[in-house]
Amino acid sequence: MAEYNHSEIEKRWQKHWRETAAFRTPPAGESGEAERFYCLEMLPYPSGRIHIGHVRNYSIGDAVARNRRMRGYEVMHPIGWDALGLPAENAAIEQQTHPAEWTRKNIDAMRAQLQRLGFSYDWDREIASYQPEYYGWNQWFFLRFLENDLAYRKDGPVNWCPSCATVLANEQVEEGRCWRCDSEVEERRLAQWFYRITRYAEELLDGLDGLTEWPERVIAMQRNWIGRSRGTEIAFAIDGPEEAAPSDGQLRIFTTRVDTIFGATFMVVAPEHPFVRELLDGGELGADASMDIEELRAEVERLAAMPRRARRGEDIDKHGVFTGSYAINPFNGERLPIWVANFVLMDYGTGAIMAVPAHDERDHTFATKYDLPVRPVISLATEDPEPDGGDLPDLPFSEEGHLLSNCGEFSGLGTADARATMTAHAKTLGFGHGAIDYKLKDWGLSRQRYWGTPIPIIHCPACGVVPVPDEDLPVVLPADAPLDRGQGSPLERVESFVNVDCPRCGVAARRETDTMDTFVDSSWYYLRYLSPNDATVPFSKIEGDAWSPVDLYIGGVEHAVLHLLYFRFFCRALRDLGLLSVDEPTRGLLTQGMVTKDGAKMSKSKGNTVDPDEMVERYGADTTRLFVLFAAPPVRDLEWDERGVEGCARFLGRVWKLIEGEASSLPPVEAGFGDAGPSLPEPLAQLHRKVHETVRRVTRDVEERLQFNTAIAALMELTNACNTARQAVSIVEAGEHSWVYRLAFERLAVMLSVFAPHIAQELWTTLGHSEDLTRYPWPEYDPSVLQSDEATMIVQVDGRLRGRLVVPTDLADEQRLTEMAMADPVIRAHVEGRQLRRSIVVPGKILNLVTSP
RNA sequence: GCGAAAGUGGCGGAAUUGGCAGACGCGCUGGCCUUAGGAGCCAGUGGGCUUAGCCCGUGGGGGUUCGAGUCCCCCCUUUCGCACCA
Repeated sequence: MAEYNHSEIEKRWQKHWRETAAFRTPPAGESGEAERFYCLEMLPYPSGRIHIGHVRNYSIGDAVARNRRMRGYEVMHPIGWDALGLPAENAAIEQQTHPAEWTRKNIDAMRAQLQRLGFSYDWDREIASYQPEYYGWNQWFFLRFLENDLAYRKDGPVNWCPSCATVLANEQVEEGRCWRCDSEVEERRLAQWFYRITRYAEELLDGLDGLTEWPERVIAMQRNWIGRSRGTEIAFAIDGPEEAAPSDGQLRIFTTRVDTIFGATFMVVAPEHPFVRELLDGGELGADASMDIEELRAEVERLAAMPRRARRGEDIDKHGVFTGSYAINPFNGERLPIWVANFVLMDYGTGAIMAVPAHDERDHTFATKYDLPVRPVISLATEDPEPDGGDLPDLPFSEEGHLLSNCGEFSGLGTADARATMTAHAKTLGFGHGAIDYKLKDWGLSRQRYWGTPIPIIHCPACGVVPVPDEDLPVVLPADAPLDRGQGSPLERVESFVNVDCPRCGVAARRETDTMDTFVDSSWYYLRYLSPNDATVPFSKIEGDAWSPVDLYIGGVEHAVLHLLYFRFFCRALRDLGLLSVDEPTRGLLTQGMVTKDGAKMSKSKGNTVDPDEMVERYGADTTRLFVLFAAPPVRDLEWDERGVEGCARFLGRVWKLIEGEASSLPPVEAGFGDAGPSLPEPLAQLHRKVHETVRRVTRDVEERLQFNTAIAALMELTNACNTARQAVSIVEAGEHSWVYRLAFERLAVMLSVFAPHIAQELWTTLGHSEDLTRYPWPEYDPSVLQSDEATMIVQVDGRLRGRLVVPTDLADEQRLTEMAMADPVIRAHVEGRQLRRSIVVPGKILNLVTSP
């Protein structure tokens, strides 16, 4: 018997698959009416080496892809590289190389690693986003978005580091200082490009309901992120000094609780609110102001400077200052002081609120601190609401209830009713209307980085912002940009790139030097796999429609919001551009858990990483893949324990020994399988049943439940069952019945091939087959085999297990069964002295004798 | 605070969705084989007891049911995401 030499076997079959183009997927146009299955794994960032998390991700995807091929689907299973981004730029600076060079090297190394693992990718469709042939289409989409008002340029506040002369992302500002050079970060207004994802806010939210094959968790996170709240917008007239009144003399607020408006006792605006600037520019404060205008200016600046950063649990202190102006509550004509405070945010709602301290916790805290009046207008709901009746709840009270008698014509209404009625009232009288607000903001694209997609725009002194004409795409990233840290966007200093003639009027103009967020690349890559070499379109519509939506998308849960939201947005935008005919990019989503070691996420800094190469070297790709799937169900975190690998290695060793060692005793392939008649000796009949049961379990686990750990456990059981049967009736002894062994071995090899494809294929050959398992039909099981005519029923007395009964499977006669059970002395002893009241019969399974004393 | 999960042997994890709790694997114990074993094979392995059997046992407490890891109510713990969102 040959030794199990994994590295020789794996190399040989990988070569075979490559040479026979086993995993090539023909274009949809060529494959006609075939059933299609698109199995997609999140494309890796080429950071240098594959890590265990990748192995897990791709082993899951490969098991699914291989299973679907065997099921007769035309399977799309591609891979590529998310190759633009900051790490490459930083590494290039450190190592005095070029990001393209660094990236290419990493891709080559990682591709080799993936190939050693034997994943069934169609390598002819490989893409890399750093190639102009790829990112040029990012630019093409940008221009289409621009034409459709889905892309726009807007001035906005950004974090600016004066020493580095660059914009910093919010995450790069620590305690108001630059993470790199520690200088104080300034706020600047800078023109940035945005994608108008908010146009799809409603659709993206409603679409979540249709994503029935997505994890609840991801749905919840997206819902949360989009953050829809329905409420009312109300305009309060400003009552202040003439000069200070803003343009329209109105202060507009958004509230979800217009029913509490009679309890409003003051107003609060964000420090950045236009009203504040106009007030300060107006030069005069109201008569009641507690300070002069310069003092107020200083206070407002202080409030605005309070950083809005991540907080843990406790609220930050609320600070505010009275402006000296008032606003009129349109519902009761009351004059309310207008404050400026740090807890009101300019980028949500209208940047101004009515404060109802009796019914809002934040307003209550603020009112208490500054000694502002608190007036309850809502009390607990009762069946027969009586304004003023009953005890008032503790304040602040923000639950539902009914309105007290101090709410004019609305007194006595339930809060939900009141909101509808009062919103309608506001609309009729023209000072308000129903409104929906989202937390979702438009997608800021601009990055002051080199290693990204150049934004295809030219700034002309005469024409303004001019899009690069389609025929000039792609705008190629210049290879010779000066890369060094902290000097701003490198592209600004590449004269040959920046200086360009305006495509519209021909005068000297300047190129946009910002590049795109790399999330753009990953928002549509799954479509590029379908037409990877097409120079005329980003993807063919025929292919796009044939393969969309992706049937199963597999990746880490860390992308639950940003990537997966952009991904969904792009799909809808492409649909509206007429490029695609679906609403959602994927049907199924599997978010795999993290791989941890010593209880912590694997990371280079913690030094707890595991290099898959070592494991492949030592145990082989098959064992490595089998183990990452066996150790835990895909959605759970996986705690890495090297010792478990031994178990999987032993299992494959046992399978090898079983099939390789016994193949010569089996009947030939041509002899086929016999019929399992009554003459089949019991140990073989048992094995025969086990084979069918295993097919049933593995099929369900792989195709429906995506639970590969239990599928592999079932294959282990089948292997054990083969050995058990062998002890009773060896293959030679089985004689004419030895086809049962052939059946068991073949089914084992065929099903194993989706997890451990190399050894399975090798054993398949040993079993006398010449065909490739890649498209060999997935086995079916025969339910009738699982029906044994004898069953072991368990017998309970009052729900407790007391004995067993071997009976014909379909025997359901209560009387008869009870009599049989009572023949058992143990059971009789438990029923003795008690009255048998009734029996519960689950045919073939359970007899429960219920007694009373 | 809001939202989503999860809690089962020494460990990773099973349990056909209300029907034998602990499949499968790791680890551990004993045995066989071997010059040797960090190889292989066999057996055992939730806790306890007065051991043909019995009692206890799925985070805790109640409940529904002939029967609950599974369903309902309350509570505890852990993980993740969001968080001054008006």
